[in-house]
Amino acid sequence: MNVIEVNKVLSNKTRMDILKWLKNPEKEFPPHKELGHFDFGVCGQFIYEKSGLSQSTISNYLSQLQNVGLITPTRIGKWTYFKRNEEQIAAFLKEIHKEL
Amino acid sequence: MNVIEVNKVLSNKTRMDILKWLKNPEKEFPPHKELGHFDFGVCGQFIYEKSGLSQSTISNYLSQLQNVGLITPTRIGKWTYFKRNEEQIAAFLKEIHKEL
DNA sequence: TTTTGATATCGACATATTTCGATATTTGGT
DNA sequence: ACCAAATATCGAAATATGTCGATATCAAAA
Repeated sequence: MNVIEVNKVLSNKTRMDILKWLKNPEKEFPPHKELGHFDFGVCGQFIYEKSGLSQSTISNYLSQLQNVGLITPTRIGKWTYFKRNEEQIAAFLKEIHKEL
Repeated sequence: MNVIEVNKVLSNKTRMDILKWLKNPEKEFPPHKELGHFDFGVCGQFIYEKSGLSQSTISNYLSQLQNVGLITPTRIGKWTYFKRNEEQIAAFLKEIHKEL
């Protein structure tokens, strides 16, 4: 858990937005036709469509969020679902609280 | 209080270090000959000397920390002292907690 | 009032980040 | 085996950040 690295990732509005959106998938996204639930989070396609940025940019952002452990991907068939990693997010908050 | 702007400032090791150093001035810095206390924080010169970076860089960093409200400067004679703004720091932590 | 020490500002260059379009890869369906 | 949809990777251009040395400003002191 490197607070500075996480902060770097969180210092971008879109990446921050993605994390926020993933808090309330049913509110922020249409339902998953295939799965019927958001148990694994939200598929990249929906995040990309909501963002207004290019697919490659969003894919990149999702990788960055993943690299610092803030989200967890699950590939099912054609789709990759991204879910908040609440443990890591809590760990980051605790750590920045301590360091700051 | 813009969480993203603050995060940007905190995504740099030196700026983060400065904030940490200012938590314990008596531990991290030599005493202020003139003042005899750290009630207004630590003078820029000491921060610069401890950092290993150039004076202009540190002056710039201190401005950035100041611009987002994390530290408060007090000019006394030749010296400018920089002190953590605990209220703002607490407000930031609260806000990032809420947003994240 | 000239000098000196502390801090701020400026201009420049190197590196990093943002963001894209194009292309590759993966996987399900035909 | 082929095609289409979802995702990942690559290369590039524009912008931002990190960092410096030089210079300016400001305040004390000689």
